[in-house]
Amino acid sequence: MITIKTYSISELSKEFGVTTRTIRFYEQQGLINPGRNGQTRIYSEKDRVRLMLTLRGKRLGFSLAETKELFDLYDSTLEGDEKQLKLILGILDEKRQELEQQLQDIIKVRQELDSVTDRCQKALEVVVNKKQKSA
Amino acid sequence: MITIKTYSISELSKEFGVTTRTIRFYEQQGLINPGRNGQTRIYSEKDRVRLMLTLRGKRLGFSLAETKELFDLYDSTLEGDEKQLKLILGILDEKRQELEQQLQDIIKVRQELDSVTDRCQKALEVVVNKKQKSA
DNA sequence: TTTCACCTTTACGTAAACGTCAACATTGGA
DNA sequence: TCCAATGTTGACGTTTACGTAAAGGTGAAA
Repeated sequence: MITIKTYSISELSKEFGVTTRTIRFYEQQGLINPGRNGQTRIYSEKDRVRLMLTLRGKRLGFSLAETKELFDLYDSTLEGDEKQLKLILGILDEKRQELEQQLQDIIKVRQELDSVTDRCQKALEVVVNKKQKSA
Repeated sequence: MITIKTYSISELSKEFGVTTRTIRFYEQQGLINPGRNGQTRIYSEKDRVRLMLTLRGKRLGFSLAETKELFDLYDSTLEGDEKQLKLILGILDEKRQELEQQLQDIIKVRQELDSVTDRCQKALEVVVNKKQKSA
């Protein structure tokens, strides 16, 4: 007999630092699909992973609809016909380009942050020097 | 006599692919600060850069309020006292950590995309092989 | 002079992603 | 047995980032 690990909504809520409302909302949007025990939701490992991926997507500015699209694509890879599969490959490529753009953006913003930090540290030195002089 | 390059709202709109409504909205939120000729807005190079930075921030999921905070920090670096400067340095550090997280996220999502692409390509091969056989 | 093209302000509308009650079920302890 | 914790389904509220008219000013070209 095998037992499969499951989770309650509050467990997931605590693990990922989101409210239960959020988790139910994601279900409503078709991002996760928990089973039921009576009317109580039971989350599988797959649900947990999808929640994790959804939140990761969020940190990258993906909308829930976009993330759902990716999930749907993933689920359909095993059953699609040629045309469908080529379409999916195209969409995946677009997403990759988007990520590439974001990577470039991150690099630039990081440079800007460094530059401001530098400027800030120099201003700080000036202030501190003045203080020492006056002491 | 020196002339400084300026821009109209529609010029910027075209250059960055956003509506004039968006640009005016950013002004209302304090992100840019164009001069006026009569009641017509005149955008300086500084405005143009800030628009660019704002849009870059957007692509990384920064809210307009966050981006404005960074602009305000930048502007205050030259006049702050010691306490203020140290506070700014702290905030800059937080932002850097956020970016670091995003970078990790991008790497993971990219891996996932690659994995799905792989799976998709293999499914495609199977379909194509079948087609050849039946021909 | 009228017709464009382009600019303005004011203001209501909207989609996304939840927050925040309300009202009720159920279940394991004191 | 009763209560506290945890769960449920509505349903309305809120913030962000604009979209979308409506109503009008302004300067150049025809």
